[in-house]
Amino acid sequence: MKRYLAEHLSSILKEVGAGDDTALTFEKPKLEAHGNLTTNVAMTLAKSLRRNPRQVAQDIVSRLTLDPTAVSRVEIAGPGFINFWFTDAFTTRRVTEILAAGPEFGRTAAGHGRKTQVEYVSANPTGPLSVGHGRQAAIGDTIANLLSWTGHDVTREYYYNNAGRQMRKLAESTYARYRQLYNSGFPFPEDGYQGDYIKEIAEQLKAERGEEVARLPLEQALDVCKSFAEQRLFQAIKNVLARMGVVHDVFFNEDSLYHNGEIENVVAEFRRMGLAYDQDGAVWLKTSSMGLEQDRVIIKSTGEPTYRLPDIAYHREKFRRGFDLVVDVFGADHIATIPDVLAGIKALGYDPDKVKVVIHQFVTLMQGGEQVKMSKRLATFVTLDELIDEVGADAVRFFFLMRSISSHLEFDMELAKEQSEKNPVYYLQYAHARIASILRFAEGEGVFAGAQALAGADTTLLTGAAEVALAKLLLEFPDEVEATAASLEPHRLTAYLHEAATAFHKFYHDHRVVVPEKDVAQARLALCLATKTVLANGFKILGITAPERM
RNA sequence: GACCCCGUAGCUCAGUUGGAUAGAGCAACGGCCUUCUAAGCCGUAGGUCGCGCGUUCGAAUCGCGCCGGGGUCGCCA
Repeated sequence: MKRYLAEHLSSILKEVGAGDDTALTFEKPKLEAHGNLTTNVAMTLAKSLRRNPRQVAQDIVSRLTLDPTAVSRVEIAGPGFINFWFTDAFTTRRVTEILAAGPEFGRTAAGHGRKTQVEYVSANPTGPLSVGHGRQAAIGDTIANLLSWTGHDVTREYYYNNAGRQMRKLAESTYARYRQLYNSGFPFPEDGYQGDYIKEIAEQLKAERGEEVARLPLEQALDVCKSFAEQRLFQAIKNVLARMGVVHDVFFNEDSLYHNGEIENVVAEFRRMGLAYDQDGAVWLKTSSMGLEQDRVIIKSTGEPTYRLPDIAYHREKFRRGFDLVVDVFGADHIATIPDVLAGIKALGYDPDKVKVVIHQFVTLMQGGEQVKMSKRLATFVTLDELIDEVGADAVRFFFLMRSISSHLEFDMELAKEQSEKNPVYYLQYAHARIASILRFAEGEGVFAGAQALAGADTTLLTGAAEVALAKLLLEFPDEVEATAASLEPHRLTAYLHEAATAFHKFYHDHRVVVPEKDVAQARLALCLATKTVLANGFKILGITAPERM
């Protein structure tokens, strides 16, 4: 619809004296009384032309000739809006397009096959995933889905570090718990990982290797513990992600950047450009000359790099692998690292604008109207696994996606658990199940035999207000997917699908589907199937299931 | 102290990148099931968009200054 109007308007705009850079945009007015689509182009033009906006609008409209079977009315309103009304038939006759596209409806080519990477979760294998990781997993995976649906060539990536101090601590903790199984007096490291999961891993180690590991020299034993714990923890991480439908294409090991010399390489490059220098036994990056407040250490006086250096090397690696667009999904606690990394890759000659950093705020778990305090020490720590056990994977994913990324998310566990109309997940899924039920009924009555049989349905027979409104909304789905993908804000899609479900429930309430008039029944079945298609495709992007019955 | 996010109905949150009379869900109140799923629909009530200046045809949205909540500021990641 937008395309149709844009084609007709663009030539007229030039006649009226608009420059080539004039932005022609259409919006869906909030009020129905303002038409189906509106443009403020006359108002934006008025400024540059130094003319009265209503006169400009009048000028445009008088030159406009539109197909009367598509556009029923054009009006100039308010300060200079041009409002358009479409005929109902223009909308309803397109319903069969949705059926024809089926599971592909909503896919677009907006991304032009751009090679795109989405990095998310990226937790080191030192413990089970938290609720916060869960939000990140849902957001990252859904963004990846959105980009894929809009024609990007997407790689889903998980970056991790299995070396360094944290992993050393993991090894020591595991070793201590293992030794304690034979000697309860064996000392546990001061700053070790307290969680019970370490004890479980130690027991598994004992079950597989017996006392053998205790007899090894310490360093060797720690190595065994480390790789054993890492392997177990990674398995657990992958399992819980799989429960949420999250599967990564690539697990990128930070260590590989050391082995292939990339880390040294980046340092050498910085030195060559005069952007790195030695001071107090450490190597500093001249971030102050890159527009940042102060210089930062990239190699400690101990010889170990700080996190910045591998992060920069990793991002350069992303560019080298040919990604045109890189989306990094991080929690709010990582916000401080971003400017350094972006400045670093810019200094290395890459375009930091190709990196989109999505920072999500924290999750607060609410139970019985009270905040669940999260503390690793006090063992009140709720893992992602436990949350899924408690409320189910669909609710977890949907709740994590329901709010804008920059908002703190209050997760009401009672609500998520509730199997009722109060729960937004069920509201959406119920619409889908309800349609499935209608189709089953129609099949039993012998009036429905699959999508193919509806291809010839005369959907212009859908003339009721609720029917037209639903059809209109369904046809907006591809635009909605595109807009959501462009904004990297998945919650927009949850809101749209809620609207679609509401429009369907209203239609269902107003009209009986399986009616004696065969052609009307076919048209309504087509509308039902189109709704089911949009909901199912939307659920697929969000990563929740589309139940046939509830 | 500096920087980032948030502040909108009793509660949880939207608000299409500056548009027309600020919306949804829940909670409250009142209606609608012998008919394809009532896990649904319809209606009523509920607002100083934190506060104050400014920018312009026009501000919840942009700028500046306050107030409040959360987060980050290491040779930790």
